[in-house]
Order: sequence, then structure tokens, then C-alpha cells
Amino acid sequence: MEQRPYSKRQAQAAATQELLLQAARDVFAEKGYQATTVGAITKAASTAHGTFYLYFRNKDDAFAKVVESVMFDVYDRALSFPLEGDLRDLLEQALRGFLEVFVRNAGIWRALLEGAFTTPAVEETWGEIRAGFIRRVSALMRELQAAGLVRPLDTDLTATAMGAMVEWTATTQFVLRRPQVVASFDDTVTTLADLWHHALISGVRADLD
Amino acid sequence: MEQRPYSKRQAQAAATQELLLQAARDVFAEKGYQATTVGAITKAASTAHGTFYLYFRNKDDAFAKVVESVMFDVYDRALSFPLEGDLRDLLEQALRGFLEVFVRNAGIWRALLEGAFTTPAVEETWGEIRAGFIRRVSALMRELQAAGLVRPLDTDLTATAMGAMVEWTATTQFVLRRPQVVASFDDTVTTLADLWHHALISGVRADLD
Amino acid sequence: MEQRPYSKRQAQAAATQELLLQAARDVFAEKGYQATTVGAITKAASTAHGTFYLYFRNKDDAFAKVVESVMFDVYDRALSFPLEGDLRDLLEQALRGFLEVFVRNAGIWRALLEGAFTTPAVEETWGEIRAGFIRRVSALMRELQAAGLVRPLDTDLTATAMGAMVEWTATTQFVLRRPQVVASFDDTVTTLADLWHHALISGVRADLD
Amino acid sequence: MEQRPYSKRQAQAAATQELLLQAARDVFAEKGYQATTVGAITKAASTAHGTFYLYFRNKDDAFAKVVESVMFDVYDRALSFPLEGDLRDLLEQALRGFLEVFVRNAGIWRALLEGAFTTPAVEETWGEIRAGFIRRVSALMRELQAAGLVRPLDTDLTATAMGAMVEWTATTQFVLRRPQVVASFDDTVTTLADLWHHALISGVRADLD
DNA sequence: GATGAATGAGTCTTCATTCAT
DNA sequence: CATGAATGAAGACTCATTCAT
Repeated sequence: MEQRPYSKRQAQAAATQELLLQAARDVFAEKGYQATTVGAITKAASTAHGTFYLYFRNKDDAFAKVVESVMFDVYDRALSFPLEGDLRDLLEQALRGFLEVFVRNAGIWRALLEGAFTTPAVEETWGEIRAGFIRRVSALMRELQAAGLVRPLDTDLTATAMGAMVEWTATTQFVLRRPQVVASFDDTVTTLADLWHHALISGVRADLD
Repeated sequence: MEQRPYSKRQAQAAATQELLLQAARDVFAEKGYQATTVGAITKAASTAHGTFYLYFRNKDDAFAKVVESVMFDVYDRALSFPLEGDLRDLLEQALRGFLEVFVRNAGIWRALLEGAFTTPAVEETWGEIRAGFIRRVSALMRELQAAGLVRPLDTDLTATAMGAMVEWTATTQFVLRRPQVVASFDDTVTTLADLWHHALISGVRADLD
Repeated sequence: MEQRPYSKRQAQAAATQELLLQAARDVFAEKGYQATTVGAITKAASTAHGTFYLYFRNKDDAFAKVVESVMFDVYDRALSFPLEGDLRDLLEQALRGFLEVFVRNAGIWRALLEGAFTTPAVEETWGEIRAGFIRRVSALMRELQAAGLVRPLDTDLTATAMGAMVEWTATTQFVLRRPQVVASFDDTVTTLADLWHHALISGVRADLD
Repeated sequence: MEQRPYSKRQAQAAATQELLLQAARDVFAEKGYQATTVGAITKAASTAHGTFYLYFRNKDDAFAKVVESVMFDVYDRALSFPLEGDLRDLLEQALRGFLEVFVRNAGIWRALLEGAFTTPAVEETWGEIRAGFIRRVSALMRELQAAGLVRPLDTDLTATAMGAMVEWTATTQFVLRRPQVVASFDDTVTTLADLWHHALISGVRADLD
């Protein structure tokens, strides 16, 4: 992260690290947290077994690093969209973006659900990243409240709840092996957007949509 | 050939089984899925190691049985409340009931999140029980739609989403070790009820609350 | 073996014992020595697990009893044939008889080969029964020597060797899963008889057959 | 990517493997198949328990490898003798050679008899090696038939039978704990040679010996 | 006599981690 | 920097045997 590749050696090292991280991501996503072995990772990376320990303290450390990188993807991209245009369209756009990244990383999300509680560091990291996300959503809500667009609500709790709705709907629909309700990706996006809209927006007669 | 249902022997056997199931529930809740060992369970039950295998095929089987019994608690009790009185009050009551059972079983829920993906049978069972729950919520919504109380919505997807909101909010607030937002149990209930209400109820000016 | 069934109880007991012995024979023959469990035997006999220990000291004891009964079959019947008629015909007849019983009990023979060395008592019993057999063959040979029909040979060693030839040929041909030479039962009998004949009989020009 | 064949590391690894194989051979020979534990092998090799699994898939695999190496000894050396001189002398020489190797490996032979039926791979391997041996003996017989020295016989069956005679005589005399007939090694060799001779050789008045 | 619940010793096997080369 | 052989702790599971009913 901080050492600029002065020498060939360091460049090589950085490459190896990246190789292992990629391999770890793939293997964790495919096999899940506990079924993943260090051996499987080094094999996927065509590296010697011991090399793993040059770059990660242990399996949990690697998992934490993988999760961290993926979580940034999932939560950050969800908020990177232009803040202009119709509010309802914006909502859909944001949700679509989030869900797309989410589904793309379904494997790791599964592994996260499985491994978070085994690895305090992961639970910690996850919590932090998620909290940052919630905070930003909450802040956004407060802005919209100030503009009279959003009902007076406890924005922190609301952001938590509405975020939970999206995350967990996506999980039960696209991550669990046995989806309980059959719905297309697009329908899911639309419905979620609709629910957000009605739950939050002020000055909207709920039955007019 | 079949024995009388209540010989002393059978009563003893049933007691042992119950003992082990209880012990398993406790240990899984405390240590999580993967950290739980058969030894820990039999020790908690003051049983010989081998006795475990008289009543469970293996660790996963015991986990599945524990999860099943808890899931019934969580999802079924959530829908057992009198269907009368003010809709908004009812909603709060239902949510409060669900969350109370949920929090009481937080340990097992943690273990479930961790172990479901290691144990296909558990993922399966969980999915089924949850699907039954969603179906009943969905049916309820349709009734209320027929009565003109709920907006025209895809009830299946909505039930999924609103259920997800509750489940996952409860998880992030009361199960994860690092709650991202500090809120009391009561505030959580109130906010969730409010969101449900506004998201679903027709003929209500959403900004009047 | 010795108690006359005075009472119903004793008759019942004898029946149970026989039931278990039969079941044991079947299970050992099918699964082999070490793969056989007491549970499998009692299940086959539709008996309670504990009942087994009323009639057998332990698994090895049951095995010994099974082996003993079968060995009598194999070795004793082999010598029960009328001692008259053409010597060569007699030989064939005797071999045919032995091999028939042998093949019929191939499963137990397999189990014996497998279990004898784990169970000193079995090795002992087997050795004794076999020794008796050899002794009788040897005695027979001596008679025929006296009559000038058999060459002067060390009859003990010869009986051992020729018996071994038959036993082990039968084993490799009819007991091992991967017979090394494809030959019919009849051809095997004929060849073995021929070899016995030439190896032992005096006054026979070997090339005249 | 491929290492030079004799790095220090590889030499060390090969040594460890050999160490374990030797230890396995010793322990199997002493305790038999089923009584041998992986722990006993690694202890005998002064290796960590886990090291065993670097070189063998499991106990059966180790057993198969031990048996294979021993079988080559037993069957192959039996046929490596100069093909010249008096036929009868040759026969004795060959038998003596076979029996010597056989007796030297009595322990493993015992274990083989016990374990072959538990380990399909071993039964298979044994069958193959033995079949090769039989085939070569059979071929030898056919040559001698062509030269008019051996009677017209089904050489395959005869090789099987005469081989069986030697193998099983050796087993009952020198491997079983309770030899049924007391005979010296030399007498056994002589008698077996005599029986082979008379059983096979043509143009010899069988009663002239 | 029969039952079957309970026992617990005994082994295999996996895999994270270390360290000499 | 990289390698991969070696380590050994940890845990699941089986099954012969006992004994209270």
C-alpha cells in the first residue's frame, strides 16, 4: 500500500501479493469461508504454500483483506451516481447500481455471512464500512429533509432499515440457493425503489403511484 | 413388536435426546457453528461422547434440528397475534413480537448465518420455513389490499422486502457485535412500524404522521 | 450342544442361538471379518443388540464358532466318499466333493483368510481341523502305499502339499475377485485329479495318460 | 519450473518417504494389517503423524505400496535362476529360492492374507503380480513341452495348481502359528520338488525315483 | 431370557503454520 | 523473495461391550 516499487524485487512482491489476493477472492467466493484452505489459494495462485504467509498473517487476515476490498466495491459504488434529475429515477438508479455490484459479488457475500462471525476482524471491518455507508445515506436523507423532500424521520434508523431491506432482499433473492420468491432483477429494483419512495418521501399521496 | 409408548426406557431415551438438543442449542448459540464441537455438546449434556450419535447422525444433523426448532419460534410466533384493532397498532405489536423472539434467539441466528452455507440441509430448511412465512405475510397483504387498506403492490416481493428489512435491521442492530447505529429496541420497533405503514398503506397522506 | 431342551425357555434359547449363528455366518460371508459388526449380526437375526452377548463372548467368539462349523463341512465331507472302484475315479470324486463344498462356502473362506490372524482362537481352531484332515489323508496314503499303489513318499508332507494345492487353487480360482486363469470348475477338477495321480501313483508311466 | 532432480530438499523428501515405507513394512509385518495404526508407523519412523499423509493417501495406500514391493520380491526372484543343468536340480533350486524369499517375508504375507480383502486395490495388485508369475511359469512349461520334457497338460491350470501347492504349503508350514506337520525347510523343498517332478515330467517311469 | 440405551476408548484425517534451504 | 517439507493439534465418528430394566 505504501511502498513504491523502487526495485524489481518490490515490484515482483507486489505482483505476487496481488496474485494471491485475487486467488483468495476467487477461492473464497467459490468455496465459502470455512471450506477454503490456504493450500487451495496458493494452488490457484501457482505459488508455494509458504509464500502465502509472506503476505498474510493467516487465513483470516487474507479473508479480511478480500472482504475489505469487496465491501468497498459494494457500498461505495452504490453512492457514486450524479445527484440530479428526478428523485424517483435517482433512487432506482442507485438501487440498480448497488444490486448489480452486489450480485456480481454474491460469492464473497456468502462467504462473508459465513465467516464474519468466526473472524472478529472481519466483523469489525464489515461493520465499519457498513456504518460509513449508513452515515452517508443518513446524511443524504437529512439534506433532502432540509429541502422538504423527505418526511421527518430518524434518519439514522431509517437509513439502517432501508439499507437492510435492500441488502437482505438481495441476499434472499440472489444469494441463497433457494430463493423464496421468484422475481426478476428488474422487478426487484422497481419494487424496492417504490418502497423507498413511499416510505420516505413527503408530500406524496401514497396511493397516487 | 412395537413397544408401549411410555415404557420407562423410552421416557429415559426421550429425556436424553431432549437434553442433548438443549445442550446443542446452548453451545451453538454461544460458540457459533464451526467452533462448536460434538465434545462440547456432550459435555454440556453430561453424556458420553458416543451418546450424541444415538440421536444425531452428525454435527450438521444436530445443527439442522436446533435451527429448525428455533426458526419455528422466530417466524411462527411472529404471526400469532389477534387480527383486530388499529392497523398501525397491530403492525407495531407484530413487529415487537417478532423482534423479541429474534433477540432472544440472537445466538442461534448468528450461528445460522455462519453455518447455513456449510450445511445444505440447513440452508434448505431455513429457506422453506422462511418461504412459508413470506407466503403468509403476502396473503395477509392481499387481504388488506382487497379491503382497500394496502396499495396495489406485488405482494410477494413486498413481503420479501419488508420482511428483509425487519430481519436484517434486527441483525445489524442486535446481533452484530458492533451495532452501526445506536438505537433502543423501542425506537427500532417504532421506526420499522412507521416505515411499513408508509410504504404500504393506501389513502394515507404520507406526510401526515 | 449338550443341554436337552427340558423347558420352553431352553428351547427358545437354543433357537435364538441358532438364529444368531446363522445370521453371523451370513454376515461374515457377505462382508468379511473386519467389516462385520455385532450390530449387523443382531439386525440380521432380528435380535436385540445385547442378546448377542448372551450366546457369544464377543465378536471373535462368534467368528470362531462360525468358522468351526464351516470348516467341518469343508474338510469332513471331502473325505466321506465310498472307498471303492477305480482309484482315479475316486480321486476325482473326492476332489469334486471338496471343491463343491469349498465353493459353496467361499464367502466364509474369504472371511477366514482375513480374520484368522486377528483371532488367535480361529487360527488355532482352523489349524486343528486342518491338521486332522491332513492326518487322515496321510493315513489313507500310507494304506495305499502298503498296497503298492502309491509311491514311497513322506506321506505327511505329501498330504500337506497336495491338500495345499487343492485349497489354494480353489482360492485363487473361485474366491479371489480377480481369477488369474480362466478355467471351468470341471477342468479344474480334472487337472487337479491328474496332477494328484501322477504325483503319487506308482507304476504309472507318466506319459501314458 | 521443474527442479533439478537432486536438490537437497528432494533428497530429504525421498529419504523420508523411504523411511516411512520401511517403517510401514516393519509394522505391518509385525502387527498385521488391521492392528497396524498410522500412529505406529510414524512412531517407528520417528516422523510427525501428519508427515505420513504427505506420502500416502491413507493407511490402505501405504499397505498397497508395501505389498507391491514385497510381492515383486517374492514372485520375481523366484524365476531368476540360470536355466541350465539337470531339470530336477533346477526345480529344487527354484523352489528353494522362492521359499527362502517367502519365509523371509512371512510377516507381510500374513498381513496380505489378512488385508487383501479389506483393500480392493491390494487384492487387485496382488492378483496382477501373481498372474504375471503364473503366466511365466506356464510359458516355461510350454517350452519344456515342446522339448518333450513335460507331459501334455493344460499349462495354465497346471502352473496355477503347482504354484498354489508351493505357496500354500509354505503358508501352512511357515506362516501359520500352528504348523500342522513338522518338517524341515529342506525336506519341504525336496518333497515339493519331487511332486512337481512326478506330476509334470514325461517319459519318466514315475516309480523309478 | 431379552432388551436397547449408554459408554468411551481408539483412529483416521485435515490443515494452519513454521522454518530450513 | 520464494519454496515446500515437516509439524502436531484438533475433532469427527465407530463400535465392541456393559448393565439397568
